[in-house]
Amino acid sequence: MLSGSAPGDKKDSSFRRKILSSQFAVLATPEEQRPVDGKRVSRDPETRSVSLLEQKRKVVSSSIDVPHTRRSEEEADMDKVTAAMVLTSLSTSPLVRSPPVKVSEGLSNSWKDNGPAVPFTPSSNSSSGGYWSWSAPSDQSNPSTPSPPLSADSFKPFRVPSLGGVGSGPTGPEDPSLDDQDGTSLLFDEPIPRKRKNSMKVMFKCLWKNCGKVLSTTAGIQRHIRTIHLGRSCDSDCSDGEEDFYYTEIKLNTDSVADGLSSLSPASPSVLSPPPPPPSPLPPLSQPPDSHRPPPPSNAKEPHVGGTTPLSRSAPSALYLIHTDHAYQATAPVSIPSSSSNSADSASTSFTPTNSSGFSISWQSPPVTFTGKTVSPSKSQGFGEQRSQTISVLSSPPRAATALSRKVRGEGKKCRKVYGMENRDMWCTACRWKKACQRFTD
DNA sequence: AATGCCGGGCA
DNA sequence: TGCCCGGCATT
Repeated sequence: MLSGSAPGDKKDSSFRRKILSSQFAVLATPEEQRPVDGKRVSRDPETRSVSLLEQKRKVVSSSIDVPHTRRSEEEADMDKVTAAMVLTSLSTSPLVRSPPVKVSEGLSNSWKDNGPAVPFTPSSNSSSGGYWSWSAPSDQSNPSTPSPPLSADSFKPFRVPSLGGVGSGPTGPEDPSLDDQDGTSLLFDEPIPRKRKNSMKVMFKCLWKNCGKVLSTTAGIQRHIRTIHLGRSCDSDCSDGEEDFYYTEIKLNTDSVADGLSSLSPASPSVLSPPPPPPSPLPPLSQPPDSHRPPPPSNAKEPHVGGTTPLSRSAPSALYLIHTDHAYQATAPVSIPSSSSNSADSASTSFTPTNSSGFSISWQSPPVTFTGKTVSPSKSQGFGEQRSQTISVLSSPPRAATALSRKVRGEGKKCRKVYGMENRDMWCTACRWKKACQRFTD
């Protein structure tokens, strides 16, 4: 009684009751369907980016065979070329992975093409020697580049930044392998969690087989290599610079990680680019950057080719971090892409939709989102389970859970649209009550 | 702004 | 329990 029906009523309650009751009773099924989930999601833009962290990690290839001979200029050129390619590709790759979600549209395609199905997992095994071909990146346009076939392989070494995500968990398994080779691997695991401060320590690690000596100065490491491994006694002059090939710079920690997360997010797009430069593992040496790469290559498939190595690693680490965040983001992720650029990243995108249907997965796939997932897979399943992964992720963040709930609005027209406000009486009861439409369920 | 619906209030 | 509606998420 009280509520007055005054001015405010937009709708008339007047007619509604009568008609319906009689004729429509039929269609209206008095029950409410939606038992569960019912909550609305609120999204947060909080997390953003995680994607890029990669740069932070600079580790390098761990084990390298040492080529005793120095490369001729030709090789050098080759290396340069490769290096360039790698860099380019990498730069792109980031996009993929981090923004994956959002980007999914465009990129996703690419991904899929390459190895979409590739199940991430399996594919990786190949070890072809290709360094990389990832090409994924749409833009890259490298006609000449050979990437296609090899690509699969290449990923593996790199860790499948993007693919991994997609697929599943292949990555997981791989990680270990990489790590195994070197002790360096340790860095990855730990760093993420631990590293947070800015320590920025740079060390030089001897890559000579079975050596692994780490020194804090280039001079020291060079001397070590020269004397211990190359058997040269003369100090500096004698060297032809070959020592450079046998050691690598290692950065311990970096605040970059922290920064990366926060700052990166926005930049996601550019993400990659930035990382490489600053952190630059190679440059420090003073020697031609190229030199680094060469050594590894010589080995043939050694994963870690100099230049790539660092990146590859970074990628992984990034992933970890990312997925960590993902959890949070799970909620909002998806939305990001569409409108808000910065927050967008949240990979979680996939999640939201996923929700109720249980199978929306299909669309999730694109989400590279899974990058994050990549991680999880490694642990438990190999596949099929994005869902589970998702869950796990969600678990971390409380909010994520909620997100799932609200059902996605069906695209089909509902009573309101079909009959219009004028014919409100023709609506199903649920619609009249502003509940989920029972007549036109999706 | 229009829709679709959840979460609640009221009778 | 049936009706409604405030409000919020989405489109």
